[in-house]
Order: sequence, then C-alpha cells, then structure tokens
Amino acid sequence: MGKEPEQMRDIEKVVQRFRETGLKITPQRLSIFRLLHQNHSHPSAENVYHETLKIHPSISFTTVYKTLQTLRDMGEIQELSINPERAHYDPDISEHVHTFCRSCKRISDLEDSADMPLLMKLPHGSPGFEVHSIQVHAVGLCAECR
Amino acid sequence: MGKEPEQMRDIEKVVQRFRETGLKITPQRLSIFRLLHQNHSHPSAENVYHETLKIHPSISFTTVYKTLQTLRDMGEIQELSINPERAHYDPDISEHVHTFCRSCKRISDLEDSADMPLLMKLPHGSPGFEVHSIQVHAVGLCAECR
DNA sequence: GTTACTGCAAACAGTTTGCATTACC
DNA sequence: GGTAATGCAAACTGTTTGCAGTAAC
Repeated sequence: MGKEPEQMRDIEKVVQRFRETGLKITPQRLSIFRLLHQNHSHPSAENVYHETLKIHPSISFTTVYKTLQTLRDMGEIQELSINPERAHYDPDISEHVHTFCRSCKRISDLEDSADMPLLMKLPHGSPGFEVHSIQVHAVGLCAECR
Repeated sequence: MGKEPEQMRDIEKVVQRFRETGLKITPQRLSIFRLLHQNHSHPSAENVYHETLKIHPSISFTTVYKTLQTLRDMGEIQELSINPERAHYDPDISEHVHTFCRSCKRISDLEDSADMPLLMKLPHGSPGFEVHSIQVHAVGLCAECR
C-alpha cells in the first residue's frame, strides 16, 4: 500500500517550495519532512533529532535545528510556545486548540475544535494589531497524569 | 491620595497568604509585589529585577527569580509562555487574551475579550483532560511595528 | 563549477541550584 | 532562637552561530 497519499502530497509540496526558493533537497531534510508529517506528537527539536538519528546515524542536531528554522520561516510548520522549557513543532498549520500537560509535558490536539473558526474572529478586532496566528492552549493535567 | 485601593487590596491579600503559609515578608518581596500590581506591561524576570533594583540597589536576580516562582506556584501570578525567548509574568490571573508582537516582543492585553467566557467553555470538553488555565495568544504585529 | 547544506565545536542566553550569610518572625 | 530568605557564584539546558569540508544542482 505504501505511504498515505495525504502525507505524500504534503511532502511533495514542501519539496517543490524548496526547489522554487533555490533551497536544496538533501536526504537529511527529506527524513525530517517525513518524520514531521508521519508523527503528530508535536516533537521538540531534540525529539526530531533523535528520531532522524535512526535513519541518518551521523546527522547533527544543527542540521535538524536549521531545517526546522527554515520550515518555520517559510510557514510550513508552526513553532509552539507552550512548554516554557523548549519549543515544539507542528506540521499542522491550521488553527486548532492544543492541550499541554503540566506533568508529562505532552502536547496534544484538542479533537473537538468545532467553535474554533468563531473563536478566531475574536482578536482580529484588536485596534491596530495585525494578527498572524492565534494559539490557544489548555494547560492542565492529562488523563494519565491525573 | 495615596495608592489606588484596588492594588492595596491585592497586595494585602498576597501578604496574608504568605503569612498563612509561614513565608516571610521581606522588603524585597514587598517591592516585587507592588511592582507587579502597578505595572501591567507583563514584565520578564529581568524586567522585574531592573525595576526593583531602583528601590533595592543590592537586590539580586536570584531573589526576584525565586519570588516569582513562589508567586507562580501559589497561583498568585501567571507565567506566560508566549515569547519563546523568555517567560513573562502577569498578576492578572483572570482569563483574557494576550497579543504578542513578533517585532518588539511586547505583550498586551486584548481589551475586547467579551466573548472570552464562551470561549473558555470550549476546551473543558476534552475527554479526561483537566484544564487548569487557558492561554489565548494572538501573535502578529502591533500598530507601532507595522 | 557554483551555491547551499552538513556537522563540529564553541558561544550564548535564560533559567536554576548550592550554600554561607543575613533577616524576619 | 528557629526558620526561611537573600545574594553570590557556578552549573545547566536549550538555542544559536562561525566555519571548514561536503554534497546538491
């Protein structure tokens, strides 16, 4: 069956944007792209590094770090400021609510974000402030940690 | 005229909670309490340190840092994870929307948070997740930086 | 061949801790 | 007097950079 078509399309799009911008497609980068789109656990840079290490035993943290920066600057992924200890990354750039567990530090998507579109209109009314994105974080304890 | 009654009450409450918990009221801590309640600019630990330095020229960053931790752990202030570079603190623990300017890094309160109570109900529906607080951040550019 | 990426090592910045001294209660 | 806070200095952790060698195009 191969890979899921959704992910393949996502990765193809990123690859195309890289080529258009004159950026190079390296095996390391491809692995990072794939990892981000397969894994929806909102990994930190360190997490991404350790995972890609399984495929590229000689990849450096610097490469992972710089690739994440590039993707973020292109708007292909969003950098989450939820965990004060480190940044986490999300390939899903649509606006949705995250839950953050204070105990295990896990970040999850809130499934039922039905009212989100309505919610999004809210801060656009701020006088003079140009909203690029909205982050909504529910901070607390997950089912396992309670 | 003296101090505004609101602030005095807030500070009195904190002082009382400290006494009840067996924590000591020092001049350094009092200055930090006052500063937090007078200044609504969502200061970082460094900001608080530099401001208190004007009153206590020998205060250390460690003291400021530890006092902020204590206040946060007591739930008297909230620690904001908006700016990935550093933590900011807010004595207003009511749920309200913050704007964060990518350029000048300033954090402000969104005045018009009328729909906030409605908004707050949303993530409480997450199965098994116990919500302690909700942070809503509008990230973008402020009027001055545009 | 040219240009950009990789990976190393080192620098950085904010945060956190251990401990002796000092101050509050 | 007993207990906790202060302030110093140093350790820590995640983030960021400079640069020589390497690989993509």
